[in-house]
Amino acid sequence: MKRERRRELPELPGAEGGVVMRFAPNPSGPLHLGHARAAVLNDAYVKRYSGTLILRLEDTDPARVYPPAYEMIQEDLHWLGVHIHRVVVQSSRLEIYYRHARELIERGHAYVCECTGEEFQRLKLAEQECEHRGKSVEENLADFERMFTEFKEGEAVVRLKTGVELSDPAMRDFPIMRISEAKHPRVSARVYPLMNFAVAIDDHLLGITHVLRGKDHIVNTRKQAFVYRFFGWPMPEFIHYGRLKIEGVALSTSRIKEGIEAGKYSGWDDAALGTLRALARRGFRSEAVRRAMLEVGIKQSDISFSWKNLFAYNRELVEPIANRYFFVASPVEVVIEHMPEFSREVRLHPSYPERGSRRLVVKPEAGVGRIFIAEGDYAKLRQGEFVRLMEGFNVVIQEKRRHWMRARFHSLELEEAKRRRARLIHWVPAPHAVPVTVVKPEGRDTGYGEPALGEVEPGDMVQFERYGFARIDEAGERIIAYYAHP
RNA sequence: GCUCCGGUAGUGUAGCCCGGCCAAUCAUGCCGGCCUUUCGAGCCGGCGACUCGGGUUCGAAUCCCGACCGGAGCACCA
Repeated sequence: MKRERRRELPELPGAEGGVVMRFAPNPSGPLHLGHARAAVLNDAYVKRYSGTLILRLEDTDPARVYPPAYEMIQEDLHWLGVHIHRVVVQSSRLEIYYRHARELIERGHAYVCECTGEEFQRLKLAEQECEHRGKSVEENLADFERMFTEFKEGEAVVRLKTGVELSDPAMRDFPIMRISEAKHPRVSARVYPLMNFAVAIDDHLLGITHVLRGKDHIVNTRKQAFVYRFFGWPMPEFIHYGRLKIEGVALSTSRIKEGIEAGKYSGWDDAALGTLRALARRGFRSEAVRRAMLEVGIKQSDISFSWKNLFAYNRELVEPIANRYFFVASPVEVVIEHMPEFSREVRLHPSYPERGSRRLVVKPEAGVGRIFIAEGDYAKLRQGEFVRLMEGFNVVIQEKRRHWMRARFHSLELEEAKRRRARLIHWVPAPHAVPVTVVKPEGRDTGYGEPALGEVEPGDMVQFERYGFARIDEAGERIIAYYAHP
């Protein structure tokens, strides 16, 4: 038995008084591996300290909202085992942001700026104030109201008076409110807070004690600090973890969406994607994903995500439940001469005889049996070679031709094959072979599976011997399996 | 370019704040053995790292400086 040795994450500073944390994705699509880190880590800390986890949907950019995502994100979190105590949607809180923006204007900390982006950038880089900065509070208040009625998108923003001489140009009078005329799926509005404003206000109002997020937000944290300062609010504890480089799968939500529309991907759970639903479809267990994320931790240095580690964690979970079957990819026919009748019961799982067995049968016609082997094995075999057909019998290759082989039955005993150090390969009896397609991130393998595959059901996890673990996606006359890992 | 971070085995991680018990932890990977009708699993054994150079100190993975390497941000996105 394997016990779960879970390394503890480092303590959160100042967690004694309880923790309130949040997971704050943009509802632009379902969750992927990158989100899983933030979700799992926040969840793990909240559970450790018996705190509260808030899901905050940050939909203040109407152009980037994908309406189904509101639901999908919650489904994904449920799958991940992340427990959400409260859900907050920013588009329902616009009045709160407006009120705080007015307050900042009244206190002289913000102003309505009509510069174009380029104009302001030029002035900013020259450490010069723009003409709108010196307006009176009354003028600013009036101009703010004009943002709701008169100004068009891009014509005015509210800027925070942080100072134009700040050493980091990014900090200089950054904007906190803007106009967007894109249609929002949930509300009808045209003035929206920018992320750094909405986040700071919400984090404070929701009583967030610890913010755990990627280091791409470090600059945002500094910007948000200005908002806290102007309101006189205490800052939560901020922790930034490093970038997680994930290779081999598509992660960018916007690019995935384009790919789906262009027919490049079958959907959000296409095997080539790094979305959680794609991993689930391939048979990954959420516990394996959680463990991988916990293992990765909260260090600030950048790391490469290791698929091998995830595979190993998942294999540990899935190996005991996955029944064994033979599947030959790109089948090559082998005719076996002098073949006797053959029939054998083979365990579905070598460690669990009680789970039952499947039957491998070769019924020769006129002394000739027919089977399939995988093209990869065919390529390696040489004429005259003695080879063991796993769970079956031994044959000697007589003749190797283009995509076809002739062999002769030799013997039944495994000992004979061991003594000769023969190659052991898997195979499928040709009659009643079941067509199987295995969908992999890189493409798909087609071939045949053994007749017993007729009994599997969608959702079953199987191990195709010498091939890898896969999840049955469609069962029946023909099988479609999604490949997980070796 | 500017601002700011970070660098422990193939990968991830512990240790670094509070120098010695660190010839450096754990997982994964790889190699070998046992077991096993393959793969996998299990058990046993092994491989493998403190980026480099100075400094402080009796003593540095741990503190300081520099170099090198890597990364983030510099949006009217989040």
